[in-house]
Amino acid sequence: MYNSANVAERQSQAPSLAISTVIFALRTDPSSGASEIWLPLVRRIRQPHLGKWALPGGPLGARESLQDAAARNLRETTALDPTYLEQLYAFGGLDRSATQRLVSIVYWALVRPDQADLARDSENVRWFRASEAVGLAFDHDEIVAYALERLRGKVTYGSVAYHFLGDRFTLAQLRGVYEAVLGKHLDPANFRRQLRSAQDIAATDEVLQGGRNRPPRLYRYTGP
Amino acid sequence: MYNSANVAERQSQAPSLAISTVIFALRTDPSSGASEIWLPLVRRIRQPHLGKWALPGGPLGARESLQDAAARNLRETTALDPTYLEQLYAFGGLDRSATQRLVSIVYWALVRPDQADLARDSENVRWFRASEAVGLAFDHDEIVAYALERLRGKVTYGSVAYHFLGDRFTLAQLRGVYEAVLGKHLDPANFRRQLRSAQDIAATDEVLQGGRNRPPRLYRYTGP
DNA sequence: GGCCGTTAGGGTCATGATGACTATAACTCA
DNA sequence: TGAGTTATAGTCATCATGACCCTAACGGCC
Repeated sequence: MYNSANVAERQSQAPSLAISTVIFALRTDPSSGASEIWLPLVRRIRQPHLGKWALPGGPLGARESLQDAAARNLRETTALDPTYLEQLYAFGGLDRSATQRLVSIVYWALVRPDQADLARDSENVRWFRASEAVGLAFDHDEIVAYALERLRGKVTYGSVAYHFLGDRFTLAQLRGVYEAVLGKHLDPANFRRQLRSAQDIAATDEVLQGGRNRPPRLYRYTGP
Repeated sequence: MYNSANVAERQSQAPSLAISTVIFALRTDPSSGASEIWLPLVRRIRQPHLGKWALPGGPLGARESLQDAAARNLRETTALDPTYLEQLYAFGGLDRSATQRLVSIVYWALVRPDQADLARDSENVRWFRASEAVGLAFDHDEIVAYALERLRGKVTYGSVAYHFLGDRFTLAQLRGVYEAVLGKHLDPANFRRQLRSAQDIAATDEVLQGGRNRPPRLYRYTGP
């Protein structure tokens, strides 16, 4: 059957390939001062799932790499450059889309938003708290959950947390990232001890002035 | 080549999608008794890279999931069922194949070979020591290296080593898996102590008779 | 100016995991 | 019967971790 199919049939049988990107940014709650994870979603402007919110994405260009396509998704959605971008997973279940067989290679990214840009929602792009990004189009609920899992893993294990922050940061800010991602309180003293033994972080000779309390020292990420 | 320029253009623009699988099995060196990692490769019977060795793979069927396609690769190549099968990575660089734009979603698998099957090479399928699988077609050298990296990670961290072995195994056999994967010697006593605290392993009341030395106890994997 | 609340940043202590090592048990083979 | 080999248990120093305490340094308030 496969061999005898003509070109048109083969065309309709070949699964379509798309690239999508889960974009995470950190936002500080104005009232509590705690950090939270946010992500931008785009509104579907065609069937299926018209009107629902979905991950930014689209077809893979003929002359762009997978990662370039993900970065393009990101620029077109947020007008920001990623500070971290990594492949998440390829989703290819048979029932992902009712209208066609669709394989999505999904990336996840961290961006460092100016607060202004994060607020600049448009008609078809809106930022959501990660915990409130549910009821999305296709299987994007699962994809977001999986991306959050990966984020948690990378934060506990490694060196991703820095990419949420600017080039100078206090240990309290960094701890805020950990707490937002892992969803639990961390002892400040123990956190400090652990990060002193981390290789890719260095103290600067500056401190952050203007706070209410003792001015904290600023640190710098020296890794890749 | 195609009956319509329109289709031909679209065809040349849309990247082709293929599934490939890196299949690992354990083999015991007859002289030293040490365990080694082997994998099967297939000979290219068409251009490009005609005659070179490559990972088993092929196009994604219209009605099969990504994982099903990988399992089919595996059956067709080795006539074995996987004891472990996981997505590795999607490779989609622009220069992977000289003749077409090709995106490969690669899986990696562990199989538990009867020694007989592992030896049964054919004209176009041959098993190689992982360390000697170099000079492959396309970017498959890199893919194998990446799969070995992932295998090492999963073994150190978790619960994959069991899937190389049968349903009953001695701790020495399990230690052999770790040593083959990690490429270093492990202290037998410390290894034993660590695995006693692992959840998904249980001692049976049987021992393995017939060896040269004190008969070792047999263990059982109780995890997923 | 002096006290207070808060965060920064340094330390202690018990606990648990880890690596190096020793000792004994149980088998085969010469 | 003893030598060689592996199985299995235990010991000890070291290191990372979590819980906790203490002092330093700021702003705000009286």
